[in-house]
Parts: sequence; structure tokens; C-alpha cells
Amino acid sequence: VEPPDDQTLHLGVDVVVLTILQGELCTLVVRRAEPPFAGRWALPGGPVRVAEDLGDAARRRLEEATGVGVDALRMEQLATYGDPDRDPRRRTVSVAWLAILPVPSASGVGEGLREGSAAEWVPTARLLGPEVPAFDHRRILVDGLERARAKLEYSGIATAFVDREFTIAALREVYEVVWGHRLDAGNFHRKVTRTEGFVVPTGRRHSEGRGRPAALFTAGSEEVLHPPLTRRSLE
Amino acid sequence: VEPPDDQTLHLGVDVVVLTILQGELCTLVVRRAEPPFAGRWALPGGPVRVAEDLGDAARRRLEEATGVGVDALRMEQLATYGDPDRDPRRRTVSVAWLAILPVPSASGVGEGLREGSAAEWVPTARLLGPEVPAFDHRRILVDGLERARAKLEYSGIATAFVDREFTIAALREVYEVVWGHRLDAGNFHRKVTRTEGFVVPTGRRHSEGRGRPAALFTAGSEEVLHPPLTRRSLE
DNA sequence: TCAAAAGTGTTCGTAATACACCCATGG
DNA sequence: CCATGGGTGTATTACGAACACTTTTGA
Repeated sequence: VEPPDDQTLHLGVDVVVLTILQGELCTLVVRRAEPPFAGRWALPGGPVRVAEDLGDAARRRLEEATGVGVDALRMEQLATYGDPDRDPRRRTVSVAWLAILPVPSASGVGEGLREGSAAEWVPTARLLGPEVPAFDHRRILVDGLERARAKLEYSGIATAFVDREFTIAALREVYEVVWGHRLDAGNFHRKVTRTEGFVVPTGRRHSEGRGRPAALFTAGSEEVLHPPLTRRSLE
Repeated sequence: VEPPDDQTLHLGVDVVVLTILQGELCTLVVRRAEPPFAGRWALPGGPVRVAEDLGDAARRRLEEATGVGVDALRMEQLATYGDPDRDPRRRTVSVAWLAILPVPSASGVGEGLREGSAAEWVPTARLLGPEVPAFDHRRILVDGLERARAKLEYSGIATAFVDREFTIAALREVYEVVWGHRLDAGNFHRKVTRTEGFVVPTGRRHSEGRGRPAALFTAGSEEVLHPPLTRRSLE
């Protein structure tokens, strides 16, 4: 459909979608059927329409890949990748986005991906290790992951990984999985509950097997955390 | 040359160039001669060539605007702006970049802009206040400024504002101007000199009028500052 | 010798860490 | 009643803010 060596510049979007599955950080990827990079994983993405907003384009590609509407999805721009050789077929500049989904089972998105959808959740570590993704998508993934790690410190982004109502322990698991190390439960609890606007108690409780039931919270309104939860502290 | 309502998507770059002139933060802008936004200030920028790297495109546009080579220039990507209505003529997506120049008199760039060049240094405060720039360039400028402010905290970017050899007081002025408030000279000196890899003493000294001569430093190799100079501290 | 800027010492309050310990529930 | 995870108290330590003080120069 596309002349292979046309002298036009193409603009696309690629989306790094992160979630936590069974205590492991996972990324939504699509197995490529066609060359180049046939058989390799790729981030969901595709061309931007001429009159389409960039954020809408990213959202649309994600919905097409999963078959599920993701209207309320929190999405932010990562960076734009424009190496002239990044796509061997034609000059394609790609605006990358970062999206975070709550644990798929609970949200309707995710494990319940559309039938026949090529999209799958793959542990992020595998994509950064043995199974090198197509194009420059490894780089994009690394950048997205680093953005997510950084934003845990100073924004309420962690609440995007969990259900609408969540326990402090669930929130702590987000930090532990994304940062890759354990945190002191007591100090974490105090930090989170004392940080103005981060979490709001609902009054309800949640009991999961043994142990004292945990209080349930919803995400607060603050986008920026004061003081931040530094990566070194809480360690 | 360009059909006004063609159904193609155009890709451009825009550059936020910051420097400090006479103790004031300034931005490099071009007075627009043609509609739309004739007479308004705009950031240096223009279309990306089909086979051109994005960073090279930004560098090239900047060189064309100033008439001066800026090879060694530190430049980083800011974000990409793609509102379908941002350019009334045609759909133009723009990748914005942030560049920082040392005080122009000392570097060869800047006040010595090319003859006939439309580019000028304008105090950033004026562009954010009365003299609203063309297109969405106010937004781009705001984002660039915020990036610069944030990066002063945790990166050695401040050294890009000063000469190759500089005094701690000169570095402090960068922070004071960009952050917009005074800092304690003693605490700043200690912080900067104790932060591993930020500044390297040259052994030389610099005397400017009255007062004890200041030691001269060059920029260190560290890109990331440990510990960071937080905006609230040192205040 | 005085003013002015560079640079150092010192105190004090706040906040992070480590970890002890109590709480509430299921088995 | 004991194991398990939720949640709080507390001592120690580290670091930033404030500011007094010494140093080194030009006028």
C-alpha cells in the first residue's frame, strides 16, 4: 500500500503500557507478524492521522490493540524518537507515550484482552533482557520505565497501578515492584498517609486471609507529592 | 510554495534557547514578518527534512537563526506539540528542544548575532507576560523554563549558562536568576563544592573589583548531582 | 582601615532510617 | 493462642537553614 522508498516523513505513536501482574511489572506488546523484525515484540502503535491529536492517536492505537476502551486512562507523553534509520522501510518519527493500567483482572482491561488481539502482557524484565523488541522499542521501554520510576517519587502515579480502592500494602507493592527493592512497611505507611493529598481514607476495611484487616483508601487529588518519597529513603 | 490546505502532516522543530543577560533570563526569539501572528515573537524553528535527525534539525534551525555555529551546544528534547489547530495554515507537529547558551558576550554566540538576523534576546518575563508569542510558543516556553528550573536541582546544567571557567558566585547567579530568588552564598558554596563531580577547581583565581578573589572552576563530569540542590533548600 | 565579596564553622530544627512494639484478625 | 500482616512509637542520624565569623582583596 505504501511505496517503500517514498520521500515523505511519517509520524506515528508508540505506547508503553505498564501494569503489575502477579507481583511482576509487565508491558503490553504485540508480536510482529511481518518483516521487519517479524516474530519480535513491539509496542502498540501506528500512524497518526492528519487531523488527529497526538494523545488521541495513542489512545486509539491502544484501544485497537486491546479491544477495550481506555477513556479514563492516565497517559503522558514520553519523548519523540526520530533517528532516520529507526524504521528500515521509511522515515518514521514516533511520539512515545506512557500509560499505566491497574491490575488487569480488576479493571476489565488486560488479561481480558480482545479475542484474536495480538497484544499480550510480557514481563518487562524479559523485554529488557533476552527478548529484544523490534525497532528502537527497547530504548523507548527503558525511557518509559525510568519515567515511571522517577514519577513514583514525586507524583501520585502509583495509584494508577491499583484499583480505585486500595490498601497501603497494595500501594507499597507498586513501589517495590517498580523500584525493584523492598521497602519498610511501617515507614512507608506513615509517609503515604502523612503526605497531603496522596491518599484518602474511605473508612472501609479489607481483610485478606490472616492478619489485621487493612484500611482502604482512594487516590487523592494532588498531582505532586510534598514531600516526595525519595528512592533512597524508605529503602 | 505550499498548498494551504493540503492533506499532509508536517513535522517541525522549535527551540527554546535560554541565556542570562545582565542578570536577567532571556530567550532567543524571532519577530514574525508574515501572518499568521505577524509582528509577534516566535521561537526559532522550522520544518524537519525527510532524512534529517531531529536533533540535527533543531541545531540547524538555531544556526540559521543566529548565523553562528553551535556545535558544542548542549541540547535536549522537551516535548512534542501536536494540537491539530496549533498552526492555522496546516497540520504541523513540532518537536521542541531546550538549549542553553553561556553569557553571549563571552561565547561568540548571542549578542554577536549575525547581521540581518531576525533573532533577538528578549527577557523571558516579557514573553510570559505582555508580549504573548505566536502559535503555542508561550506554552513551549513555559515548559522549557520549568524543565530548566527542575534540572538545576539534579543535573549540572547550570554550568551551561556560564563560561568554561567560572566562579561559584557566577554559578549561584544562574540559580538565583532561573529560580527567581536569592540563595545563601555560604551554603551554596559548600553544597556545590561538596557535590561530587559538579565542579572542578582549576587552581586559578579571578578578581573582580573589590572583595576577596574567587577561585575558578570548570564543569565536572557528572551529569546527575548527588545529593541534589533542592529548590526549597538553600532558599 | 574600611567595605565588600569569598569562604568556613556552628547551632538548631526537621526529617529519614531502623527497629521495637502494639493491634486485630484467621486458623 | 499463635502466626501474620497492619499500623504506631521512638532513638539515632543526617542534612538543610540560618547566621556568625574569618579571609583576602580594592579603594
